[in-house]
Amino acid sequence: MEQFNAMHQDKLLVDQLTQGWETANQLKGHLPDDVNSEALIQKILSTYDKALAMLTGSWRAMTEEDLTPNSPEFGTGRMSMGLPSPLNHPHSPIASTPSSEVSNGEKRQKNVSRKRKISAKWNQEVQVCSVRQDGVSLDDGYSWRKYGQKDILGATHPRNYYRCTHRNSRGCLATKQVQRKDEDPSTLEIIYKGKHTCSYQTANSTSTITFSEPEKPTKSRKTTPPNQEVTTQQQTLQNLAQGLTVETDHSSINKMNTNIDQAIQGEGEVIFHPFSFPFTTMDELENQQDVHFFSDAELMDGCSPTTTTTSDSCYFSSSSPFDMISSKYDLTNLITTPTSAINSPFEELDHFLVDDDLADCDPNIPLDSFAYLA
DNA sequence: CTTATTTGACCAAG
DNA sequence: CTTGGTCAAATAAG
Repeated sequence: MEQFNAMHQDKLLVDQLTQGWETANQLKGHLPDDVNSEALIQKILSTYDKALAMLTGSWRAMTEEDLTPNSPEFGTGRMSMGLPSPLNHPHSPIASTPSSEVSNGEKRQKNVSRKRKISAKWNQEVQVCSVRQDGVSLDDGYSWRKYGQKDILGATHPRNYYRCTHRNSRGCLATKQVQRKDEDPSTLEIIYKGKHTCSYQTANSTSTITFSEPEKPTKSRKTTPPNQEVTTQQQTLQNLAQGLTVETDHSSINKMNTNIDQAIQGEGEVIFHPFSFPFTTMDELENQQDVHFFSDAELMDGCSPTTTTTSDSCYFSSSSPFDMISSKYDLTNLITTPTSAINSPFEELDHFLVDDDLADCDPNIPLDSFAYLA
């Protein structure tokens, strides 16, 4: 319990520091374009970075001691990467048996249960993440098919429901829910449920996630040629990938954001680009020190720090990268950004936030390339 | 033609 | 009753 409190406190600290960082970063945009101001702001940001790095580092150390070594299986749990990002709050992932897919073309029988029963079986395989979407692309390597959209009470944006395209052909029961966050519309909350059993990933696939705003009549789908919107980002990221010395000024960042905004708001469509995670094994991944995994147990019990593990979640290792996402940092900061996870078992344990800009990076860039330099 | 998305309806849980 | 998750017919796109 003491440990819990301590960790909770750490989490609050992280939140506060993150806010500070963000505020400072915003301030940066308002300051005159003068070298001194810039230097000062950078120093402030740097201070936040260090504090965050120290905090999250300690948190990690703490939780990792308590890892449950034998977590059952991969593909479960939550992953977190990319720091400073406010933690999120989740849901209670409970899912149950996806009861038989209604295969008879007929009208469903009255008693066919459709929904909540599906929960039980899946509660071990829920991942939740929040994705900063500005300037980002993402693709988790799987192909998804949208099967529903719901307006959620109290939420401005509808929730979109996707299932694996291979549900029928291979019985893959993985699903995900994607919802734009109210507080920050550029952030998507993605909840993964179920594990992919469709064994291979659609390499280089580009998944399209479509958000139709409720108020907007959606008669014509597909209005935008996908890849045009993000060309700038891709180039920028390619640069990043190639040289690791990125010249990123705010205009390019802003441009990236604008492009995405246009994609989101104008066309109601966001294209997630392929992104492959560079690691092939958990060890490899963990060695990067920037990624955290959470066990299902942790996910499920909602607040037990002692179940944190780094060994059981593995959408990554199964060749299929989880989407990486964006950061609150701009690319300029990326390289010296702490990317350690700040996932906290508190809150409700179901979210993680990833770095936006990072998401757009070439998958082959090891995360530690961006490691924070103390 | 096949495949994907939209969207109202259905259903279970609370 | 309300809410959220799912289904499936209609529709659009390729």
